Amino acid sequence: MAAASLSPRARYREQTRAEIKEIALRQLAEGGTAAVALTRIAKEVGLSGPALYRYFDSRDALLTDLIRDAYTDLAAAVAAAAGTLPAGCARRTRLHTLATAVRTWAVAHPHRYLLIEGAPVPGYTAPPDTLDSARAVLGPFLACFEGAWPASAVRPLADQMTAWARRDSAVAEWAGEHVGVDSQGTALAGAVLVWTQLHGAVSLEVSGQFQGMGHDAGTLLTSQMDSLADTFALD
Amino acid sequence: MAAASLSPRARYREQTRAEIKEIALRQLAEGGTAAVALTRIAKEVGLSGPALYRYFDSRDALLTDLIRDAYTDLAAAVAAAAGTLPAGCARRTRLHTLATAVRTWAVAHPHRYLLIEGAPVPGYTAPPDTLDSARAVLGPFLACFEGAWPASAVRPLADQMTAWARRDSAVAEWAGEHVGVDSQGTALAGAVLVWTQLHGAVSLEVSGQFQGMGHDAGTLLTSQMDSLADTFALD
DNA sequence: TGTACATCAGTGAACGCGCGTTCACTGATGTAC
DNA sequence: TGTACATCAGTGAACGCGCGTTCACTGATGTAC
Repeated sequence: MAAASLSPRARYREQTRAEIKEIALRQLAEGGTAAVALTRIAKEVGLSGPALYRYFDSRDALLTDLIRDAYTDLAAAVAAAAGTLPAGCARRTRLHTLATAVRTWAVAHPHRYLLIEGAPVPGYTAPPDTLDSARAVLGPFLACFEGAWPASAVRPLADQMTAWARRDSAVAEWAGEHVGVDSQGTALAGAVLVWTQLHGAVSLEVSGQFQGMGHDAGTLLTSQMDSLADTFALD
Repeated sequence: MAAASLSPRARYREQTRAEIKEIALRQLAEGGTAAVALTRIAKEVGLSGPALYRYFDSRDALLTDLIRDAYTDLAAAVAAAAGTLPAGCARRTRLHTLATAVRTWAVAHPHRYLLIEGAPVPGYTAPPDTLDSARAVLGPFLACFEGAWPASAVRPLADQMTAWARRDSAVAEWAGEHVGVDSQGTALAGAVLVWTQLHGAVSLEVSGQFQGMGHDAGTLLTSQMDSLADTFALD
């Protein structure tokens, strides 16, 4: 942080912005997106309503900021987990570690997880760079599938992904950052399977739908990732 | 339907109730739960606001009805698909058929799917019988795992489920309706895996998050169910 | 160091909106004898 | 078949609420000379 280089006024400004976001997040946690209300935020910060417009252009701008923050936060959590892994770490271990990182983050910030991975906020159009953000989260997972050998069940999916990478150079480039050329289709298939299963498990857990069921959400996730590792013949 | 046995007045009443729900569903589709507004519904039916209270006690009562309907509809779709299967049908085929039925229904009614399986509506407390409804949807899946042989990856989960069935007699009874005693833990584990993966795939598809990705959602689901069938060594 | 000016944070009043819900009431439809 | 009454559908006015956002304005903080 270059906070020290900011003028006092700018620093105070950032501080107030942060406080506004913090309260918005609390409202989000308490009542969902619909409960994020500028009027009530203002009251809580000790400002009058219109003053908020010095800090955010509109309610949508505030939401956009929250979404962006959530994406970068989650991506950072995944990257941090990837960073702790030893160099030649088993791909199966890597998969478990990264998946657990996502789940841990989501459980710690359920409302923020639902904000980015849940149903789209009605009437709100996401900024175009959310696609990049999603890729930042998923990217580290690609390396889990370097040189993997997909079972026949998932081969149709892998074929589609190979064709996709051939068609869309942006995707190929992104995949290329994490995995060798020969593994791109397989890795993309693996990533989308991870994403889907992870999202299923985490979103159900986070929205409380496992309540009253006789299993541990952690065990469920472990089982799924283990199965996936089997399916791709990971070491 | 015993509609003919109803008095004209009662029949008209049911008709209006249905019309109200229909409009509510359209609003739900257009702007999510928050967009369901009694005032605007009334205007569309050609009634005055307060008149709606002749048909529904409150906005929450209306939402509850929509949720209940969605559950029974989805359960009926699954049951219907199960009904088309030949008697000694391969369990793998059954799994694919039932999963496809859920996906087809969800794609046809995306907002209704999100209403029951998405994030909880803030400030709304679901009626207690939704648990039964969820079981009605998932029940037919249990039979897919009769006599299945789980791979080691999912065995911890199956063990938890076995313990659960032993602990909770209501669950054991429910499972017993679909599967033999020896297969209960395995089948419950299979069902929760199906549920989780199906929800992941369907909810991401339905909320448009696969847009711009180079795979077909149907292929993804097929791959997942095939993998699951492999994991449980289904025929 | 002091002065003149520009920038910025914040205010209070106001706008218009749609919401869920209550209330006292009217008129039509059914029911009992 | 006719009459008296109960039930029900629907109305218009009103309540109180909180919302996002605009506007003209004040006072404090920074900047240039």
